[in-house]
Amino acid sequence: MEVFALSPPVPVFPSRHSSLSVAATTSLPAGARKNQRVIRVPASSGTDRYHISGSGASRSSQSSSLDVTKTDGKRNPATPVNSSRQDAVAEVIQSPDWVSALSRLETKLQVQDLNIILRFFGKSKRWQDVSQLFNWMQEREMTNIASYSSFMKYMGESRNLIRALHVYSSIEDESTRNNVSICNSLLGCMLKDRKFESCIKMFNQMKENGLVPDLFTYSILLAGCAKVEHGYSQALELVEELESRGLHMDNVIYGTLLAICASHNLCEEAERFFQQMNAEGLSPNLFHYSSLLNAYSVDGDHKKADEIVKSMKSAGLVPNKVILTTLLKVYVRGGLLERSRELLIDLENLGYAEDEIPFCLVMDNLAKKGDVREAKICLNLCLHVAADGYSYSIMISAFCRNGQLKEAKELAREYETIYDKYDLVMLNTLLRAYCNAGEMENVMQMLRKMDALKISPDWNTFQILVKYFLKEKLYHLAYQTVEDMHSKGHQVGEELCSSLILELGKSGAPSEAFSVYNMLRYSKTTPRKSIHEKMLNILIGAKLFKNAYVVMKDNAEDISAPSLDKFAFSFMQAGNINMINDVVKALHRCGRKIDEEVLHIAISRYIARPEKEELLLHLLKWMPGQGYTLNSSSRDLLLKNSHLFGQRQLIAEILAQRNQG
DNA sequence: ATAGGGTTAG
Repeated sequence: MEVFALSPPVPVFPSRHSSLSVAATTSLPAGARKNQRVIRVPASSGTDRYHISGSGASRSSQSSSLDVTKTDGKRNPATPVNSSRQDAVAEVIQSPDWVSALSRLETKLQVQDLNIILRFFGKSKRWQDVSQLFNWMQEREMTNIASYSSFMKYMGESRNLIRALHVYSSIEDESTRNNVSICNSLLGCMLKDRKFESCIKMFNQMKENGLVPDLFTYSILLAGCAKVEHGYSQALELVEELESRGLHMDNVIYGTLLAICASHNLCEEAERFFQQMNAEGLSPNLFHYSSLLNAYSVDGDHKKADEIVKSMKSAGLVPNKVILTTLLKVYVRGGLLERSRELLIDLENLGYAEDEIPFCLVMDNLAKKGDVREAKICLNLCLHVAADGYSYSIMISAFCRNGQLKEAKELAREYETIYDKYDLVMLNTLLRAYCNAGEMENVMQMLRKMDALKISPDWNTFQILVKYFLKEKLYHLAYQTVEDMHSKGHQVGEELCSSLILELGKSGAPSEAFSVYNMLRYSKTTPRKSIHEKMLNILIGAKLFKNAYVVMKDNAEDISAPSLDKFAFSFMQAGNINMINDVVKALHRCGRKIDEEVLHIAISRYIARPEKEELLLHLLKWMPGQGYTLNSSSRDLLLKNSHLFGQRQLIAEILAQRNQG
C-alpha cells in the first residue's frame, strides 16, 4: 500500500516555515516540561537559600543544574542569617582554586556546608572535585549521613561503582552502614552500572546486617527489574516482600510495575496491576497509560489501545507526545498504515513530530514489510525535522536487506557527510553497506573509526567483516577476524566457518583451516557432518598427518570409504612412524578392512627403520587375531631383511605360524 | 535532610 506517495497534499510541516516564535513561546523550564515533582519552597525561607548562579538574578522555582539552593526549615526566623557561612560556601564554589579556598575557610564551615559544595560539584558533573572534596571531608571526619548518600549518588552517575563500594565497606559504624538512605543510594549506584544480580545479593546481605528497607528501596530495585530478563518474577517477589513489611505501593511503584510488564510483553499482568491500582484509589496518570499502550504495541492490539486512550481522555487526561507516539507504534505494528499516516499528520500538527521518532516507527515497519520505496519517501519527510540519524540506520539496513547495494552505499555516504557521529549500531550499519557494495576504502575507514572511538565490535561486526573478507578472497584477513571473534567469546556462524575452511585449504593455509575447524567443533552448535571429510582431505593434501589422524579417529562414521583409504595410504607413506600401528588399529576399529598394500607399505617403513623393531613385532602379533595375513611380497621382504633385526628368530617364528594357518 | 522510581526510535 502506498501511503506517502499518494497522501493528499496536506501541509506536512505547517509551523516549520512560519516563524521561530512557536519554539520560543513553548519553551518551558525543563522541570515543568518533564512532569517532574517540583519541590516548592515556602516563601518565608527564601532568605535562607544559598543561591549561586551566573546572573544572580534568577529566583524562580525551577532550578538550573548549577543552582545551589538550600532551605533550612528548622532555623528560627528571629535569628539573623549566618551570612558568613553562606559567603564561605559561595567563595569556595566560585574560587578557581577551591582547595586552597577551602583550607582558608575551613573553620567557618560545618558539615552541611560542605555537603552543599559536594552537591554543587555533583550537579556540575565535576566528578574529580566530588571525589577530592569527599576525601578531604573524610580525612577531617566532617561527614554525615547526607554526605555519604550524596557521594554514592554521584559515584553512580559518574559510573564509579568501585569507589562507591570501597567507601561503603570502609564505613565502620554499624548503624551508619545500615542507614537506609546510604543503602538505597548504593543500591541505585549498582543498578546504574547494570549490576542487577549483585545488587539483589547486596540487598539481601544488607538486610541480614540489619537494614530495614523502605518504599524507596523497593522502588529502586523494581526499576532494575524492567531491564533484566527475569525481571518480572523478581518484581513479584519484591512486591510481596514490601507488602509483608506493611508498606503500600504508590503511584510511581505501580508505574514501574506496568513498565516491567510492558518490557516483558505481559499485557494481562499489566491490566491486572492497572485495575488493582484503580481499586486502591490511586488514579492513573500519563505514565501508567503509556506503559499500558506500550504493552499493547508489542502485538499491535489497536482495539485495546483505542479503548485505553478513550478512557484516559474521559478521565480528563490529555494525551501527550509520548502517548501519541506510542499509539502510533501500536498502529504501525498492527498493520494499520492508513491510521498511522493520519496519526502522524496529527502529531505533526500538534508539533509532536519535531524529531524523527514517529517517522522512524513508520519507516521501520514499511521497510520490514518490504515496501522500501515507501520507506524512502518517509525518510525524506524526516530530513525536515531534527534528526539524530536513526532514520538513516533504518533505511540503510532496509536497502541492504533488499539488495539495493548502490542505494545503501549512497545513503551511507550521505549520512557521513551530514552527521559526524558514530555508535556501534551506526558503524555496523555503515560497515554492512560498504561491505555489500565492495567499497574497500570505506570499510577500512569504518574500522579505523571504530578503533579511534574505542567502540568494541560485537557479533554483528565480526559477522559482517568475515563475510566481506571471504567475498573479497582476503582469506587470511577473514581468518584473523574469526580468531579475534573466537577469542572474544563470540560464536562463529557455521556456514561462514565451513566456507572459510575450504578456502583456506585451497589457498595453502591448512593449519589455519584446521584452527577454524577446531573452533567450529568446540562451539555450541554441532557442525554439519560433511565438514569432517573436507577437513581430512585438506590435511592429507598438506601432509599434516597427525591432525588428519585426529579428525579421522573422531569422525570416521561421517567420512566416506575412499577418503578413509586415501588417508590410510598417505599416512603409511609419510606419516609419523611411531603412530603407524595406532592408525592401523583405528581404521580397523571403524570397520575398514586394511588393504594388503597398506600393510606392505607399513612393513617397508619398519624395515627402513630397524630400531622400530618393537613396533613391527607388535603389528605382526596383532594382525592374525584380527584376520589379517601378510601377502607374499610382504613376507619375502621381511625374510630378506630379517638380518637387520635383533629378534629375527621371533619374526621367523611369527611368519612360520602364519604359514601353518 | 540525605536516597528514588515509571513512557517513544536504529
